[in-house]
Amino acid sequence: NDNHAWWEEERATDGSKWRFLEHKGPVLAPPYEPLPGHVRFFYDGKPMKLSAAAEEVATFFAKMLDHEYTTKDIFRKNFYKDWRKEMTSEEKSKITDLTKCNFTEMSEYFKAQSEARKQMSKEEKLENERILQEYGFCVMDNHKERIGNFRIEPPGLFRGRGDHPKMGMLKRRIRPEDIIINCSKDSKHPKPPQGTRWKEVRHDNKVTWLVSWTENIQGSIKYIMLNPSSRIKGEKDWQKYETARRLKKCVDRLRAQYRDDWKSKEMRIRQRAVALYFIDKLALRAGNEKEEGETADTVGCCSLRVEHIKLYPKMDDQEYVVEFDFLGKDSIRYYNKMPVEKRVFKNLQLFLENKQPEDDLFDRLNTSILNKHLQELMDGLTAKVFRTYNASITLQQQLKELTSPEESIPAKILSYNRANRAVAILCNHQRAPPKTFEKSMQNLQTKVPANQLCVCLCAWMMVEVKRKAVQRLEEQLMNLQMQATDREENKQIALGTSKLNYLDPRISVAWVKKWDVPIEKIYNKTQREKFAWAIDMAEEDYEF
DNA sequence: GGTCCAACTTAGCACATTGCTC
DNA sequence: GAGCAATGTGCTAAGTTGGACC
Repeated sequence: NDNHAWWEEERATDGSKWRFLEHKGPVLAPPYEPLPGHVRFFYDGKPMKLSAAAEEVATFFAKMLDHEYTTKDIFRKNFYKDWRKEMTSEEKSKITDLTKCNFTEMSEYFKAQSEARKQMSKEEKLENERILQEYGFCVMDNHKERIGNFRIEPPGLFRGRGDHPKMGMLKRRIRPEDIIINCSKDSKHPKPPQGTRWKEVRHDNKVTWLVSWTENIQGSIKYIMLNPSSRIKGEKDWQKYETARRLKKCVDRLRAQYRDDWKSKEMRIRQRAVALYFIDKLALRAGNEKEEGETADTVGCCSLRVEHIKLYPKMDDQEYVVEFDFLGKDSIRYYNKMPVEKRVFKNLQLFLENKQPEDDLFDRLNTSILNKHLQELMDGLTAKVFRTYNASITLQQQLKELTSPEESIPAKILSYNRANRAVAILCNHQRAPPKTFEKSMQNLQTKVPANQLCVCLCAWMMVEVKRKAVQRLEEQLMNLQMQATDREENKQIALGTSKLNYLDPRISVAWVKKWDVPIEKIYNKTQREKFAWAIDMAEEDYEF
């Protein structure tokens, strides 16, 4: 039974994550297939046959030729360095300049290949389905569960986000000998491919992963874990929202506490209190320190530097304004101007004294200190709980404020999306405006007047006879107007992330039940699977 | 307290699929 | 039923957290 109600079962209390775990292991990346003879690589204008190893890495570059990445200096430098490591000594001496390398025939070949694949996708689809059925599920404690990512990441060129110092480096192929399998002792262990062995097979039920390997770019560990619909992920998700609800109960006390701490005579306590205020008010992330040169230069609250904020004693008609401008997770820019209380402002001025732009704003604070403090204030409290709490409470408040009983379903959905949007803005979940945005907006706009005309005409022509038809058109028009508004407001905002990770799904389920909105309008199939527990248990009177 | 590492959540983007319009 | 925009899914990078060890 794969859609069991795990939320009605008992939870283990001994820290074990499962009692039985059986799976088929990962799907390895397909082996490299050398290029057909007619697809050539040119060096300095002349065709050159590459060794298999060098050719494979060259194909990775060729596949990205259309991407802006391949024009970037760091990308090219890193790629070239790693590519040389795969060359024979002969190739090494011959190929001395990346600008003399011509990958266009390879690139064209791959484009043609992917075109061809689109045509014959039927058999391939069937094959994919077979692989999914064989490798995409596991058995964990009496239940068949969907696995999240059962394919090992194929080799290729690393693409970091933002200004990443390692972009272009070769992400090497993972062999069975690199892979650790985790399953229960009494299960049928997954078999490595003929003639190979796993690095290790272990039986650790204190963790949730099925497969792991170490990646060569950052040296970090990658995992195969279960799908969000699984018991093990769902329970954790549920727990996360329960922790946020406990914060709700004591947040007033905590806020009073950190406001009081702004006055502390100890610098470290004042810094901690101001940082916490930012985390609470602006939903900033904790901000761990990062190793320089290993990743893009991004920051969160605790790692903010002097150069990331500006203080304005007066700005327009406001006093004590702080301007934030920094790159956060995924190198997404955070820009905001916020008036703060005088005491916070004075503290910030103090923190900035005698510092260089590249110095830490909170030099007596880090995430570990902050989280230890939070733990003392409330069991299970960490910096990220504030994001969850503020996101969920905002959704609940906004839904209450924006929904009016008499409006139509499309209008209700617009209200829901607006509430969701308020959260996405709070959490700074941005996106680049879609490439086709202007055009699709125009399409929608031209449809609206046409429809309006239609409604008038119909109303005039068929006053009594076809009231129903007129009504339908009116509804259609309303629908289009709602869609247009929604889309315009959503131009640079990504709703998905908050919906999936920050909003207690029971708030949405309760709202849907209260106003008789079909759940499908709010959650698609995948989301309904992930939030099955909430859909089942939340009633219309649920309070976050 | 500081460093390192494992394990897990959160994130945007690329690509695939669906569904709407002509 | 072709073409294209909208929506959904997969991928994997980039965070947070806590515990071990010193």
